[in-house]
Amino acid sequence: MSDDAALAWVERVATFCVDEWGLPPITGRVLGWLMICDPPEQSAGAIAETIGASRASLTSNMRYLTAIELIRRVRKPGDRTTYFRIEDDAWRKVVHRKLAGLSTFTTIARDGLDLTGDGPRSERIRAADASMSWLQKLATQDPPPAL
Amino acid sequence: MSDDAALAWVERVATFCVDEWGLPPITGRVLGWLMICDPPEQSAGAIAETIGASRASLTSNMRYLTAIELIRRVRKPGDRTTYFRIEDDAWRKVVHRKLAGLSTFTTIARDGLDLTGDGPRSERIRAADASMSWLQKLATQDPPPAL
DNA sequence: CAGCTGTTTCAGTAAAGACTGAAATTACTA
DNA sequence: TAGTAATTTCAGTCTTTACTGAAACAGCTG
Repeated sequence: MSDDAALAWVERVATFCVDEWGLPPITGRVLGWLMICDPPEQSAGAIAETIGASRASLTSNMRYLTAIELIRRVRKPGDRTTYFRIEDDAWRKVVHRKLAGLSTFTTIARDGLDLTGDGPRSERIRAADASMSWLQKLATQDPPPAL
Repeated sequence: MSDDAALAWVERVATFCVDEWGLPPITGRVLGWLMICDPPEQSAGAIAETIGASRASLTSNMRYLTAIELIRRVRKPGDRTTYFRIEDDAWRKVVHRKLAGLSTFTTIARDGLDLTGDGPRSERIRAADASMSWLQKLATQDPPPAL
């Protein structure tokens, strides 16, 4: 695997993250690189150099990714460097959180029906909620794949 | 239904659109208002006044929403005003497009496996793809609700 | 065709957000 | 405890993007 090819792939992952989830570019690059790097644990400095970002930027991005539990800090005794690795179920978490976000709308829809009563206006709200609930129900019924 | 209550509800829909889909606030407000307004057809000027945005902003937002087919232009003979109404299946379209976006990742994953070969590094890619494909498969198998 | 009423364009403003460099800080080592 | 190698903080820059006001434009009516 050439470095160029790897970085090109990382960039595609990053673009996907930016386009589909609205993540900042560097956040996406970190995720992409942590998916294919060897070894899977990488220091912030090494990542910064690889993807061409500042260390300052890495600090905030790693903190963010750690906070939402997509990556994990790894410390080694006798080494002041902190390493990071992607969580095994990182992408499953992302998918699940997106699905969970849909339930917000169900609440909004219910309150909307209270506002409009039971006329033709309620149909638009019902149709919207049906689309959201449909996907949510599917995801609840069928279990996600094991790791 | 008081106007205040309606506008508060519209704002919640807008916030949802901003948070979950990264739409601009005004775009979300337009969608929200078009869900509960009476009649369902509204002129750009009327919408602008209701949600407190400029007419210029409405022009671009309506063009955008029309382009992605979430709202529809309605013209009435003998009336120079153009009206807009939300598509009956607007939210279903949104959900489906989000799902379709996931397939992009399947392609990326496949190319990633070509890069990494069949070692431990490929596991991270496989796990990611499994989460995406899982949801996609579910959605393909079970039909969405009819309108 | 003139007049009115609505829409569109466009240049500019304002605000948000991502990113960086340099200084300060922390954490390990000897 | 001093030294060193990493991380973090922070102020500031730069880019992007949403939004607006005013002027130009388009469409219906008399």
